Amino acid sequence: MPTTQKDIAAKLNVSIMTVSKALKGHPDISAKTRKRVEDTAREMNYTVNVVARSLVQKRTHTIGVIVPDISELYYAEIVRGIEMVFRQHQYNILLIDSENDPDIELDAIQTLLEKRVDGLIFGPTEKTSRYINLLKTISIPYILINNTPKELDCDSISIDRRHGSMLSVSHLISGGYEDIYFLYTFKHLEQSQHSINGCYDAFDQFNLPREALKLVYCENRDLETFYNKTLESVQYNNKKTGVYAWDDEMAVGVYRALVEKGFSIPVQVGLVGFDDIRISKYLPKSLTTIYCPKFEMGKKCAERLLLQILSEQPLEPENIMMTLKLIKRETT
Amino acid sequence: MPTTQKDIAAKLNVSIMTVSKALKGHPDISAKTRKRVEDTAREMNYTVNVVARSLVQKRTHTIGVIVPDISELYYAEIVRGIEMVFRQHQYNILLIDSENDPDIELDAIQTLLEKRVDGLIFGPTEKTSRYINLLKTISIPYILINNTPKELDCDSISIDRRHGSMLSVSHLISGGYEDIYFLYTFKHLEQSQHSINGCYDAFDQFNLPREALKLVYCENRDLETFYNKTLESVQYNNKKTGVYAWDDEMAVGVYRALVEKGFSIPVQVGLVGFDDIRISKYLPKSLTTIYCPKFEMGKKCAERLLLQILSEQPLEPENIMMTLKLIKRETT
DNA sequence: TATATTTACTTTAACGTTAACTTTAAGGTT
DNA sequence: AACCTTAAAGTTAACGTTAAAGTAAATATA
Repeated sequence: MPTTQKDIAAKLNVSIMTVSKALKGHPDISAKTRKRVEDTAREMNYTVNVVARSLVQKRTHTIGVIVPDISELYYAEIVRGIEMVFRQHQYNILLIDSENDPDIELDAIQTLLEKRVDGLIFGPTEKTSRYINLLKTISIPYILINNTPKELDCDSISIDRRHGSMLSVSHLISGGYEDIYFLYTFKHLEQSQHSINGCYDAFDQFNLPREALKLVYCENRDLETFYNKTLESVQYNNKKTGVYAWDDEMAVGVYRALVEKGFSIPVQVGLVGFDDIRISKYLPKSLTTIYCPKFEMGKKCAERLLLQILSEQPLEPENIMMTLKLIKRETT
Repeated sequence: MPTTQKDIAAKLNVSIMTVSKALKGHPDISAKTRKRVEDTAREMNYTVNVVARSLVQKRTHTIGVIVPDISELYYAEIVRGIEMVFRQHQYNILLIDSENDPDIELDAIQTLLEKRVDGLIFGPTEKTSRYINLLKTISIPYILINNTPKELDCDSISIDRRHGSMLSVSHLISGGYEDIYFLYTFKHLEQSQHSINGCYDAFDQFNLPREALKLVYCENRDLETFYNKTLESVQYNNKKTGVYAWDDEMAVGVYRALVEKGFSIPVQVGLVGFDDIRISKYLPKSLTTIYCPKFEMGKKCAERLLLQILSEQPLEPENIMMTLKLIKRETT
């Protein structure tokens, strides 16, 4: 069993309070006593029991983070940003991967509340009312990632998918690509609808009929699906064809399929991704994409939550939007 | 402030113990009383305070996980496996990203001990004696990832980098590639030395002089560095040249550089990666690589630690090795 | 010199839960 | 009727720490 303040106090014949205060550098304690306590603590391999402290102070210095899939680079980068900011402020992260499963998600929220996290960061997998109802009952600050349900007046942070899609499709159209495909996924997510609207925005801007946008839904976000859907769906009818893929990783599958179909890129077919993951710049044909500041998003998200946690009364809910920008490379 | 058992007890005019027992389904409590307690608990939005429970039971049901960089797909997949197994056993993960910094690493261990995690999973960034000394003093079970210092007789789990490298280089040699390059990084890690030894194993096997292996050290694990080092170092002297890259992500940078130098792949130059990340199969030239079961490794790691945690006395230390296999694709 | 202030501690109680033991009343046994 | 058993509670103390209030001696103030 680890050493406690009681053990140190017994050894030095002082009260537990003296030990407690000495270790926290409280001015009540003389330099001499403090040194004795510190030395003995080191000698006895003492480490504070934060569990006990948390019970008294009603703060755990722990933040709950729920994401749909930590092995998606997108979330991994966000989590890295979140963890960094909180670590620098002496908070730790309880991470739960919901496996894109709404049931796990609900359990996760419950568990984190039981562990008395000081705040919660939540990236929902779908916009069901179930989690919304649960969140309505909770009393700690929280922030949603990429989801801002109207029913919930709370902090949120999102990437401006709509604007990003507009940039992407505008770029394709103005590059002379006439047939435009959008290969997307996650129908049930807000982000998905935003993306489609962004495409429409671009069409509107160029006075093209919205019906001309070729939407290709991919049931799963995996390379095989995107690869197959591209093989099946994308045609080249003697008009330059533009393909906008859900994200850069999926774009790799799309690219391969396009090449296998014999299309020349970027001459016949242009391809735009989304995210600007690290490899995009170094692919054999470097990928035109929409840069998405994932790490910064994680940091900003953490900073906002921290502000809520540290402020006396709740701040006005804020919807933070991360702006995106087009990175033109060799696939267009 | 959240509802406590005390609040429920007061409302029902019973003792706190009755509430506690009722909520845990203890047989002491009559069905009728239990129902009354459960109903009131729900009504009052009660959630157990796990902090208090942990203090009494001296178990937090929390595991500390320290990795050098969570946004590396390699670690992200491992963490996903770890988290999944523990979640299924009602444990949570406190995740700390050490940013490849030994100082942060040490702080992280300290913090996790203070939070009284029930177990620790640690992926060190270098083999310094500092963390070794600290680990020697700790009394909870822990397991090391990709590191098995002789000074510490403890559980560990590693990928068999040496064997993987042997497979890779043997494959190149037997494919007729005569000049062999190994672009590696993380000099200070055990894994790095193992990799080099694996290359030598292959050379030995074919009776080639070890000096013929062309080692190219890349200071940073990033695409720019690997790209530039390839441009600088890899030559083609009318002999088929084989390049073995540290991992698949870096191989993307290497591939681009090779193409820019005008080498034809796989005819003049062959390329092998490491990891088999998701995109490798779908690159324009699909990448020959060493498959590395990262997710399974995370799961196995968690299962082993769980076993230690649940067993009465400490089990004999075990060094688990994950075996790798060659995936032959289009770059060789 | 008597009183106020400061220094350096100590005491008490609380945080929310649970383990272990005790009590009370009802029912069963001989 | 005296005793034992069982069901269904209740009581006490503990987990390790800290906030807040208390105390005694030393020092400063008038």
